[in-house]
Parts: sequence; C-alpha cells; structure tokens
Amino acid sequence: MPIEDRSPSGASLGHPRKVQPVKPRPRDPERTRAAILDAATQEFSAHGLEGARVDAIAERAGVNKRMLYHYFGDKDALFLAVLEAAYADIRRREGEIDIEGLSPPEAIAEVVRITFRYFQQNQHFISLLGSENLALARHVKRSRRVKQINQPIIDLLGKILVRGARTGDFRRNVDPLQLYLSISGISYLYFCNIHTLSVVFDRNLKAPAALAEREAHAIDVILGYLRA
Amino acid sequence: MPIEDRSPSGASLGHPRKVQPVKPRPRDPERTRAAILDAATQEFSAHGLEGARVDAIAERAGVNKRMLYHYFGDKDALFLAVLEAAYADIRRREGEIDIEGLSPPEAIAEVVRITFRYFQQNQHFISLLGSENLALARHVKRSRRVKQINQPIIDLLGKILVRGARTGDFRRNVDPLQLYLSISGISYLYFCNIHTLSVVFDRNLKAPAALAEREAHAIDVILGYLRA
Amino acid sequence: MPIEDRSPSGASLGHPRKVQPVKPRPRDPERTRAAILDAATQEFSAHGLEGARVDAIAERAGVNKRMLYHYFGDKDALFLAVLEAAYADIRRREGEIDIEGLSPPEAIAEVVRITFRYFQQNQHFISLLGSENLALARHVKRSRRVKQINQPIIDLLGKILVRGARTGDFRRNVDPLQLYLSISGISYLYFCNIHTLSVVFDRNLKAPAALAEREAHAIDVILGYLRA
Amino acid sequence: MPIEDRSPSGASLGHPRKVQPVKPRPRDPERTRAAILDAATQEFSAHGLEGARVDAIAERAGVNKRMLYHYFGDKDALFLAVLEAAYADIRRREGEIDIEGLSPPEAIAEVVRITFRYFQQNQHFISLLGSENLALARHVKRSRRVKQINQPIIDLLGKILVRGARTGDFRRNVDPLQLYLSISGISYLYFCNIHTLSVVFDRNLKAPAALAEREAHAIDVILGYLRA
DNA sequence: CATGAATGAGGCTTCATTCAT
DNA sequence: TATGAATGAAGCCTCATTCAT
Repeated sequence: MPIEDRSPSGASLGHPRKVQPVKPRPRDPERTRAAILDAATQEFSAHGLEGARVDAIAERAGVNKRMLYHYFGDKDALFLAVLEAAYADIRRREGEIDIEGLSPPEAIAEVVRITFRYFQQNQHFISLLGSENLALARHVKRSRRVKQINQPIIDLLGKILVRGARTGDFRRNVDPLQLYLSISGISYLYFCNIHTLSVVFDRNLKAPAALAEREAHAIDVILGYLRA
Repeated sequence: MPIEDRSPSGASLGHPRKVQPVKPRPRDPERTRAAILDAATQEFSAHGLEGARVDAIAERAGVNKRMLYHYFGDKDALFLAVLEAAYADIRRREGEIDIEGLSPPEAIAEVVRITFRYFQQNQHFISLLGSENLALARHVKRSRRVKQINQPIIDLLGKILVRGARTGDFRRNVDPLQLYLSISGISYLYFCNIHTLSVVFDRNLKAPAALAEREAHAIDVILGYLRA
Repeated sequence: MPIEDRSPSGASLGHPRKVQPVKPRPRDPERTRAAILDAATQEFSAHGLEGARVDAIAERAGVNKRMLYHYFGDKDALFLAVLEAAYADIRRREGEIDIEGLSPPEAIAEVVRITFRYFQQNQHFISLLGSENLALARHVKRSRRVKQINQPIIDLLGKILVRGARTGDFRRNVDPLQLYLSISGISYLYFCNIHTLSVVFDRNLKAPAALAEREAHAIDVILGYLRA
Repeated sequence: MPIEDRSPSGASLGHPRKVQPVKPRPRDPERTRAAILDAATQEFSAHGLEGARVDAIAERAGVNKRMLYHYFGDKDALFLAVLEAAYADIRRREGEIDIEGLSPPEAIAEVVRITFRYFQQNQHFISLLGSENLALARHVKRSRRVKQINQPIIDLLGKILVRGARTGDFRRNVDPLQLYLSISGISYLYFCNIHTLSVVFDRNLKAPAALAEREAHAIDVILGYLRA
C-alpha cells in the first residue's frame, strides 16, 4: 500500500543548504504565503529553530525577506505557522486511515504501518518536534489549533481495541493513549536518531532492507503485545 | 530500586538561563576542564547546539571564555566532548545492569526499567542526541570512542533472549538490536516530546503517577511481545 | 480667559503609540488630506522627525499608506506641510490677540499670558520646532510661507512699547524682537523640558498650581523689566 | 571673561556627518570608553536619539561596533551615559561660578552671562535635552545621578537674592527656581531654535554682534525685573 | 594558566518607498 | 482615488573567535 507524501513540503533531513528557489508569481499572496511556509518548513527542519536563517528561508522561497514579516510577523510566529501546518497534515493523514473490513489485528497492523511510513516520509516533522520541545513547547502552548489534534487517532485505537477484546484477539484493559505512544515511539526513535544510530551501530538504517525489517518488527511488537 | 543520577551534570531541560557559576579554584586544570564540560552539557542540552552560547558556558562554568578554546579547541569540539562524555556515561550505566539470578522475564523487565529511568533522569542526553542528529551526526562520525559503545547492551539482550528461548519463556528469532531499539523507543518518545505531548494531550506527563503508569506499560509491551 | 485648542490636532506629547484611527470617508480627498495631516502632526510631535513612522501615520489616519505619497510626496514634504500648518496656526492665534482698550502693562501681560497658554496647549508645536532645528531648519528654508510669519507679533509688541514709553509706564529703547524672544523663552523652556525638569527638580510641573505660578512669574518678569 | 569649552566634546549642531576618527590606542579601555562617549555625544546631539546611528558612533570613535555594547550595553544605555556626562559637566561648570566680592547685581549678571555662554558653547547639550524630552525623560528617570543635579545653582541664586534684598538692590519674595528657569529660558530659546529663528526672522543669529546683543539683553531683563 | 579587550561577519528586524491592480 | 503586496537598504545587536597582556 503505497503512501504518497502530502506533507506541506517534501523536506527531509540531511540535505545541505543549496536550494532551488521556486519564484512565486508576484502579486499572488496565496502562492507567496505558501512558498514561504514551504521554505520555512524545510529550513527549520534542516537546521532547527535556532539554526534556521531567515535569509535562507526568503531565498528558498524566492521572495523578499520583508515578506516573511508581512505575512507571519517574526521568526517565532513563522515557526508556529510551520508547526501548525505540520500538525494539521498529520491529523489529515491519520483521519484517512481506513480500517473498514479489517480484522482487529489487521487494523492495528495498518495503524502501525501508516505511522511508521509517515515518520519515514516526514522526517521533517520529527525535526520540528525536536525544536519545539527544545523550546519547551512555548509556541504550541500559545496555539489553540494544535491542542487535542491527536484525539481522533486515540479514539480510533480505542475502537479497535474494544473490537479486538470482543473477538478474543486482544488482551483487555489496554489504554489507547499508552498504546499510541508505544506505536509512535517504536517508529519515532528509529528516524529521530537515524544518523547517530547509523554511526553507533555502523549500519545504514536508511537502506530499504533495514526499513522493511524495522517496519515488520514494529508490527510484530505491537501485535505480539496485544494478542490475548 | 532507586537510581541515582550519575550523568556528567544534573542538567535537565526547561531551566531558564540564569546560573550560579561554580568558580573553580584557579590554576586547577582538572577542575577547570570539568567545570567547562559540565556547564557545556547544561547549555547545549538546554538550548541546542546552535542555540548554546559560548559566553553562557563560560559564565556558567565561572571561567574565562578563553579557557574553552584552550581546553577544547572550539565550540564544535566542545560539543563532541560533551557527547562523548554522555555516551560514556550511558555505557557505564548499562554496564552496571545486574541480572544475576533473575529469570529471563525479570531480566528484561529490569532492562526496560533501567532504560526508562535513565531517560527520565537524563533528559539532557535526549536533547544532545537531538542536536547531534540535526547536525547529521557529523561530530560523532569523527569520533572513534563513540562507535559501538552500545554493543554491550545488545550482547546482554542477546544472552537474555537465548536464555528465555531455552526456558520457553520467550519467542524465538528476536533480533536483539531491534528489540533494543523498541525498548528505547517506547521510553524515548515519552521524554523526547514530553513538552509537546503534555500540551497536545493536555496532561502533565511529568507527574509521578503518569511516569509510573508509563513505566509499567513499557514493561508490559516488551514482555507481552516476547512471551512465547 | 480660557483659550481653546485650535491647533490642527489636539496632539500633546507623551502619549504612547496606540491610536484610534478615524477612517475618513473614502473618495473624499479633502478629508483624507486633513486626516493625514492631523495624524502626521501627532506622530511627528510624539516621536520626532526620525522617530516618526510612515506606517504609523497611515494607520493613525486610517488611510492607505500610498495616500501619503499621493498627497504629499514623501516623508520630508509631509513634515514640511505639518510645520507650515503649525506656523499658520500660531500666526492665526497671535493675530487674534485683542488689546483694544488695555493699558500698555495690561496689553503686555495679555501677550505673555497668551504666549504661555499657547505653548501649554500646543506642546506638539514645541516638539516640531525641536525636530526642525535638529534638521538645521532644512525644511523651513525651502518654504516661502513660513518666513516672517512672526512679523505681526513683533509689530504688535512694537506698538505697545511705543505707547508704554509715551505713557511713562515702560522704559525706552526696548527692541521688540529681543523682547519677543524673552517672552517666548520664559514660557518655552518650561514646556520644552517639562519632562526632564520634572525629574531633575522632582516636581510635577504639569500640576495646575505649578502652571499658574509659572504663568504669573512670566508676567512679573516681563513687566518688572519693562517698568520705567 | 572668556569661558573655555570643557564639555565632554566640542560638539555643536549643524555639522554634516563627516568625521575624523581618533583611533584610541588599543588595549586602553579608559581611552576606548572615552572615545565612544565623545563620539556618541556628537552623534546624538547632531542627529537626535532616533537619528543617531550606532555605526556612525563606532566609526567616529574609531572602534569596533561591538565595543559600544561591551562598554555600555545598548544604544539607550549609551545615550543615558552621554546625558549623565553632560549633566555632570554643566554641574561642574556651575559649581565654578565665583561671585566672591561681587555686588548682588553684578553676581546675577555673572550668572546670566555664564548661563548664556554655556548654552552658546554647548549647544549639543540643548540638543540632548531635546531628545530626552521627546523620550519623555525615560532615560533620566532611571538615573539616580542626574536628580537634583541643579540644586547648587538654585542655592546660589537664593543666597544672592537674600543678599540683594538686604542691600535694597532687589525686590523681595523671588522664587530662586522660577528665576533660574527664566534666566535659562531667555538664553535657551535663542540657541534651541537658532536655525528656525534665523530663517523666520531672516537674520544671522550666530553673528558675534547678534550674540552680544542677546547676552546684554538677557542681563537687562533679569536685572530689570529684580531691581527694587 | 588566565584575563578582558577587541574583531568582523552575520543575525533578525524595520524602514521609506514603489509596483501592480 | 485607493489598495496591499513587494522591495532593497539599512538599523541594532550578537555571535564565535582571537589578540595583547
């Protein structure tokens, strides 16, 4: 089941700072705004909140630096906008999970798989979260929009767990939130620390085989834990 | 089983930048070096590699800024020194795990527990890893000392898995490295994103009850997965 | 004898930059121009020529920034327009001085009183003069309209002095211009430096009692000097 | 009685921004600090607080821009330092007034004369006061050192007034503070608005003859007012 | 070993002004 | 007439680092 990247940008970590600015048509506020947001997503995820350069964002977006302030206020506000877009994207993605007609184990496997692949394809989101936690979540705290954004996925897991318990597939009394954090965590660590882990264990964790192995393991762990 | 913090510093995230500089006795190279390293650990973990300020480190350490360069070369070299110290510390900690006389499930539970508590008490290590991965592991790549530092824990897990398979407690064919990454991940995500998760789910994840709940869940997941 | 403020705006120093924009009816050039001029008077007097912000003026006036350029050319030209309006206003006010039927001392007292109150109620004018002198009078130099604007008041003083000399009330050979500068100066300093003087002498110079005392003193000095 | 300019700098208004940087010997903190303060006095008085450029100050002082921040903190703190130095200077000057052996009228004349000449030779002080009042005295308010700096001159005037009343030279019940403000005001306005007044009255108020005439008039007014 | 002054590059932000509609 | 997007220059300030003592 292929999963397209619909994140605000195709940014991924690890690219040096060379850029192909996509000049937006002038006098097209919508496009300009989007270009800035996209460039900012790349820059912030590639270099962190403190490491990101406003000049680089402007250049990447192909707009005048002044526009960043025109549209977003300042660097921190731009970062919040990027975060909100990223959160909105993951919510959208999780909302599309379709478990219609799947058995409880198959449904859980699907959730794990999608989670794994989402992190794989959106490593910039992991980086953004890192910056925001370094900043003690001070941007997100001021945002109403991000709060409880993950509730739907918790609810979905809750339903699958109930169904699985009823069919006898799953153990009982599993907290959906704890489960969600474990599902995420198993995938998250892998991508979050992919560079250091690759060095420390002297393996190329980005290789397709390694990725497939990890994905299979993630499903194994969660289903192994849940089985009655 | 209480676990004391033996990390190079008692640093934890979230502290503002005010500091009580502990002036080392002048003309005491050993102490000066240690003071700088400790201060740097705090500063780097609190503000990230890019966000850390050389001046702040010097002030925190109570030494002249010039000393940082005298002892460590430059900011990046200092960061690497901090990383190496952090890795050395975790290796030391993992080397102390004692599973003598424990059944395989008890041994695994102990590993999970110690891992969870280590991250809990050394959140600065998580922050440092974040910075290093943002930097594409470029410091660690140059370091011989960090490589394969985690091998002992993999070996330990391997032994426990073999024993558990023989006793019939555990499933067979579990890759110790994959297992290690899962054990870590389940705890790691929690502390890595503790600030944003607290906001997004509107819970105080630092509360003792929440921590205890998470720790128990982590053990449940791993043992649940491993059981034959 | 109460004197209403008829200056182009009711601006006075010391107000922070928050504003209630009075949106002029669109398509009403007269009103738009007046709104801009009024807003500019406030902004320039509150923040000085260099400190004034074109954006703030536009916002204050409730018009599009482009209009400032449409109606006035540029910031400097707008400043000159403000200055000219201020000069015109003070000329108008001085032209209204009525000494009909007053004895020479009473007439002089009236001039001093009106001068004092004018400065009191038009402190923005003092501020504008400060900016213009800082700019070495470069705007006013280019303006024909401001030159000799103060001639009428000099002429008036000259007449009173002649009359007073004839009646024996006043000393002879008083230069009306020098007298005018002294009359102005005695009031001017008080308002020009009201903030620093209040701090340096630890008094509230804006208090009604302080103002009344100063006004009486101003009259005393001038009449004391002039008496034969 | 010639009066040398001992102000922190020989700055006077009206000079364009070209500069002869006086490079201080490096590694001479005292000199560096003084050079910055002197350059800042010139720049602030020539262009106002908002119009002054930090770069220009550094260039004028012949030091690296970073030094301004090293020694003074930021632009506002530097401005306060300039103000304090200016106030200290005028206090020093007023403290040197010597009325020993002078009759009360002669003593008052001396005070007026010195005041007039001080303003004449220190027009930068007038400019600085203008900036500070535009800033609502917000710098001076935070300074303990500036408060009541002018008390000595008030005390001096008080003594002369008492003596003059006793000798029958002066009228009674003159408030020394009000008198001081008048003495200052009569000179202050002239220099404060020298550029606009020169234009408005189409005279060269800087000409020696004009200055002498004004000084004589100032003495006349004050003594005329005070005479019994 | 230790200090504090000094540096030049570059950071974020804001300015007055003009363009396209 | 009126609008809001767009611009390039420049403003204040801070950075990691080195020099002179």
